[in-house]
Amino acid sequence: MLDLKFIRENSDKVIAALAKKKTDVDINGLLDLDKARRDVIQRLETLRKQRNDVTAEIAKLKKAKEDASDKIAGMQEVNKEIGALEQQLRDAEARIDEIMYRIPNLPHDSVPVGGEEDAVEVRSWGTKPEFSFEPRPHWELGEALGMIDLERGAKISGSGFILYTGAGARLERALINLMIDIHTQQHDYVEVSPPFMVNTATMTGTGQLPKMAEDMYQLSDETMWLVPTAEVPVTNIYANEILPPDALPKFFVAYTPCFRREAGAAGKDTRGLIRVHQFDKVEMVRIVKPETSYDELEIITSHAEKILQTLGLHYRVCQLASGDLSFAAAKCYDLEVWAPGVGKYLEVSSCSNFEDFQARRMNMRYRAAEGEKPEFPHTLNGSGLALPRTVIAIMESYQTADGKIKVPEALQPYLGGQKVIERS
RNA sequence: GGAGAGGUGGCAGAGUGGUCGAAUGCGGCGGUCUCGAAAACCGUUAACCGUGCAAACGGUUCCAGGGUUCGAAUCCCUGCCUCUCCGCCA
Repeated sequence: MLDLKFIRENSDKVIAALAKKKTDVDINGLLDLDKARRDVIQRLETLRKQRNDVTAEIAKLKKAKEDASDKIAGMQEVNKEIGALEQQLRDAEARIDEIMYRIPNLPHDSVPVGGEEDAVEVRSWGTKPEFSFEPRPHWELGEALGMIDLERGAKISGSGFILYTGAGARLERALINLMIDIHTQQHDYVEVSPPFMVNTATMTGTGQLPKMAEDMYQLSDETMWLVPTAEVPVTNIYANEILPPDALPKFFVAYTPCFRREAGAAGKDTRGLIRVHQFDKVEMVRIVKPETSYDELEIITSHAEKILQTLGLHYRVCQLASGDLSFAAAKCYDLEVWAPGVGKYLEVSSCSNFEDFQARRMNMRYRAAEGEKPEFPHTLNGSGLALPRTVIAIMESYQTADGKIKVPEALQPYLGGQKVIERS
C-alpha cells in the first residue's frame, strides 16, 4: 500500500509511475474522496469536542445533585448529527481503502520501462551443456526412470498435480535439505516452518488480496487460503507489531508447498513439471531498514544464485521491466535456469524489493532508536529455489546417452552418496 | 467435540457507567548523589488521525465489530483468540 499522504503531495509523480506499471488508477478521484473525508473529520471532531465538554459539565451537575436535563436533551440532538457524520466517515474510509488496497507499488527509478519483452539480462553464469545426442525432456526421463507419475497424479487430483515416485520423491526432498542448509549455514537465515494455510488479513498484508483472489485456493469456510508462497506467512510474522531498535535486520528461510490455481495458464508451457498447481519451494525473506534495502536485494539475489552454482546449472539473471513487475514489487530480478531437454530458460527464482509497501499493508513497524517514532521497514523475498524447475534442470542437464541422470556432486551427500539415478 | 474462565499500556496487574489514556509494581529513559557503579530519591515513559511552517491544539484507541446511554475499559449482542478440565486423535 502506498502512503496516502505521499499520494496527496506527489500526485503527478504517482500517476506517472503507475503508468509505467501499466495500471490505470483514478488518482484524482481518490484525492477528491480524501478531501471529502478530511472535511467530515473536521466537522465531526468539532462536535465531539462539544460533546466531551458538555458531558463533563453534566457529570459535575450530577455529582452536585443538580438538574442536567436541559444539557442532556441538547446532547441528544448533537448525537444525531455525530451519528450521521460517523456513518459518512465510515463510508468514505471504506471507499478509500477499497482503492488503496488495489493500487500497486511504484517501480524504482532503476527499473527499465516496458513489458515482458523489455527485461534486461544482467549477467549469466556457466554455459549450456553440450550433448552428443538429442537431450530428452524431463517428462520422458522421469517416466522412464520411475521418478514421476503424471497420469496417476492427474487421476488422484487433476491435471497439474504431480505424483513423485522413488528417486524423484527423494531428489525433491534432498534438494530442499541442501537449499535450507546452505541458507542457514552459509547465509545466516533463521529457518522457520510456517502454517500452509493463512487467513485473509495475512493474504492482504503481502498483497495477494484483494486483487489476485482468483489465483489462490480458498477453503470453503471462506476465511482460510492455501499459501501460494512462503512469502505470505513468513513476511507477516511481525504484522501489527513495533520492533525494537536492535531487532532488524531479520532473515528467514522457509520450506513450504505452494498452491496456485494458475487460472488461464492452461495449455501453454505446462507440460511435465513446468507449471503445476502445487509445488515445493524454499523461500528467503529479509526484513530490513529502508536505507539498506537495495543492497539487500543484490545480496538475496546472490544467495539464490549460490544454489544454482552449487548444483552446476547454467542460468541468467534478468531484471524485469516496469510492466512485468508483480503487484507489490518495486524492483525484481528473475533467475532463469537453462533446461536443455525443453530447450528453454525457466524461471526458478524471483528476488524482489517491496520497499515499505507490504510493511504498510500489514502495519509492521520498527523503531530506529529508543524514543523515536516507529517507521515501516522494507521487506524483500527471493525463491531459493522453486523445486520442480530445479529438478527439471538437473534431470535434463545431467542426463546421459543411456538415459540415466548423474547426481551433481554437492547433492550426493543428500542422497546417501548416490552418484547416478537409474531405473531400479 | 463437550464444560468452564479470561482477553486492559513494553511486561505484570487494579479498575464494573461520570475529568480513566487508565491506579500500583517491574522494565526503559533523563536527573540528583558518587571517582565510578549499586542502592535510594526525583522526573519521565503509547499508537494513530486531523489542523498547522512550527510551537501547539483537537480527536480516536482498554481483542475486533455492532448496540444501549448525555456519558462505556466498565452494561448487552456477535466474532476472533488464549487458558483450564473432559473426550478423541497423528
